[in-house]
Amino acid sequence: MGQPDLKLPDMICFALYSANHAMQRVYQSLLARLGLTYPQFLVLMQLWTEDGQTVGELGRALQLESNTVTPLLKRMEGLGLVNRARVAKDERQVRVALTDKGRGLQAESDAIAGCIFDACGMAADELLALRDQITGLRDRLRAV
Amino acid sequence: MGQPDLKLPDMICFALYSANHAMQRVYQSLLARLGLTYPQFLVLMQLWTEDGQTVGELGRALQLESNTVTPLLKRMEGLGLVNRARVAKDERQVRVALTDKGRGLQAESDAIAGCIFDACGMAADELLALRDQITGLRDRLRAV
DNA sequence: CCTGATTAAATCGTACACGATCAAATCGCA
DNA sequence: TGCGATTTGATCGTGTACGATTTAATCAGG
Repeated sequence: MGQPDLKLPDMICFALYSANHAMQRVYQSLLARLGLTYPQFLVLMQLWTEDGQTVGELGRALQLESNTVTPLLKRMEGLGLVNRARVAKDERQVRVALTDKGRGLQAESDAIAGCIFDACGMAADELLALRDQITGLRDRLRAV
Repeated sequence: MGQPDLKLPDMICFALYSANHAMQRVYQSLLARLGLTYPQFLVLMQLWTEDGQTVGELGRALQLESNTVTPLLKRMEGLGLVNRARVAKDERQVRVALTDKGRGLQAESDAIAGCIFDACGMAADELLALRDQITGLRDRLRAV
């Protein structure tokens, strides 16, 4: 039961909170010249893997609700990165498809991934092990 | 150099992003009945350690800029959790002091820390080791 | 003592993130 | 077949985050 009275810098929650912000800042400096925000880049990552996912599928992949994803996708549509269209078979669903512009940005993504890897400053195998630890923690937290 | 074309679930950035959100959701469910948000709780944590910090000191502790901290503290002042006052020696600075109400909430924080620890579902020493790994990564990212 | 540089907060605009709720489409079962 | 339950996105309000800028106070060199 419980870790008593740790201070802020000692808490796992603050480690995640501040590390996530630090990561976003590094990405943002690289994404700025593409005119992308960090969540927009994550959406593109997911669509590059599989184009034409529905809003719900994207939300499950990003672990976000429709009240976050819908405005995000509308802004991306406004930027000409994606198209949104109701699915004929089931009019409740909306399919999101990459435009040429959205697809074209994938070319830049390898260079960005390389910069991020370098910025992490650790060996690839260590980084993958850390990722698995964090992912495991996340999945246990989600199961609460 | 770099890690070529990983998919979203494989990326360290998404691990941090989604784990941070998962952590915030667990906290939020515990903080809701105290009427606190997660960042507000982090500010209280910091003030419980040392009351009467300036806006700048709080910002450095939370790794946030004044444009985030100032509105956050104003809301907390509106909730009666803290007081804000200019420092006499240097009128540029604003000192933030806990009210009785803000101090009183510390009593609940141990129970919350216990719930979080349980939700993490891992041994204390493993959790501390993971925290150190994440903190180390964060500090390298901040040094970029 | 004065003035330009620096520092500390605050302000403004934009973009997430989420709880709560809603409207429309589809499903399921009597 | 018909109608209540479920599913899917969207909407609304509040609260972070942050880049860019602003204001006021302090500092530093002449």
